[in-house]
Amino acid sequence: MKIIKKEADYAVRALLFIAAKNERVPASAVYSSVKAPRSFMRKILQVLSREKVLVSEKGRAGGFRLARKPEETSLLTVVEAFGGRKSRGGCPFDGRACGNYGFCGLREKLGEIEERIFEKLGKTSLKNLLRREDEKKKDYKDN
Amino acid sequence: MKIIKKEADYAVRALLFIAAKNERVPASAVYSSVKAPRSFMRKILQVLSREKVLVSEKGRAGGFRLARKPEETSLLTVVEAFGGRKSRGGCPFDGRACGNYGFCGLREKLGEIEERIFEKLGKTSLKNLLRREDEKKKDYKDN
DNA sequence: TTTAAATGATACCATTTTAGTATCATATAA
DNA sequence: TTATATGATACTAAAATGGTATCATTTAAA
Ligand code: FES
Ligand code: FES
Repeated sequence: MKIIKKEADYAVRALLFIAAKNERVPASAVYSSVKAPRSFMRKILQVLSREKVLVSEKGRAGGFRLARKPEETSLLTVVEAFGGRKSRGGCPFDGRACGNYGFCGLREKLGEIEERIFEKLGKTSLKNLLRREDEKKKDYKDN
Repeated sequence: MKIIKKEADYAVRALLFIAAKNERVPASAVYSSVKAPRSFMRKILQVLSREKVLVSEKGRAGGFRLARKPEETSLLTVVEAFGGRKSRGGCPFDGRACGNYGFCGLREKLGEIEERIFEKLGKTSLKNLLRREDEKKKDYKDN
């Protein structure tokens, strides 16, 4: 299992785009801005909607908006929405295959590393990312 | 790209096995102990050999031994031998697709996380793993 | 000097995962 | 009533991973 799939990635960029505007945005606007394939992006938005990261409204003049403030949605939420964070515990064999299970130092170590990753992802919010990008753009102008 | 493939994993267990004995070990001994498929494990050992993690001797009574002391081979070395650590810089699109490249907060964040992972892997040696397992086994006996 | 036991190189196939497409149903405002 | 949305879902394509099989070469011992 990849930790970050392309889906999750498109998802983040879509969320950032939606966060920047703060009105309902139709899928069409999203995929033309984020440059993701139309159908793929539609599916992604639907997932985010099901997972309560986005709120959708149907019908003409419908579209998507953030369900929460940008500081309240983390990368971890997004990654998990797309099935990241399986295979927990660090053992790539799911406990099978390495006869050594109970004493397996590798498993333990990898487990620790995984934890770190999820921790980091959990602490990074959409707001963080937006802020970062703004700062960089600002720095750029200042030069 | 998965960070840790099954290949890398079998590799680590194979290395631990070889480290524990300290004489030349033939592939056959390795795959019966580690319980990996015969051909697959042979291929893995060959890679480790090419990458100078193992040293091999051909011919009857040949086999593999560690090229360095167990404290001098890190998990990172092994992971890299099997093609982990591609897609550097955190951008899952390789810089394409996210029009935003220069200002991309996501890329930056993911890059940081990657760095951490590699750092941890780099700091974990075969010796570390061996020690861990020994300690656990000892604890177990003590109870 | 032949043979058995080993690694080296490589090409190939199978399975699983990820990426992407297409279609139809339903809702809703103009 | 029609144009523009999303919802659900089934399907296909491409890529990555996991695994197999074969043949060549080396080496020690019978
Ligand atoms: S690798 Fe899974 S228990 Fe050791
Ligand atoms: S995700 Fe690649 S540059 Fe933004």
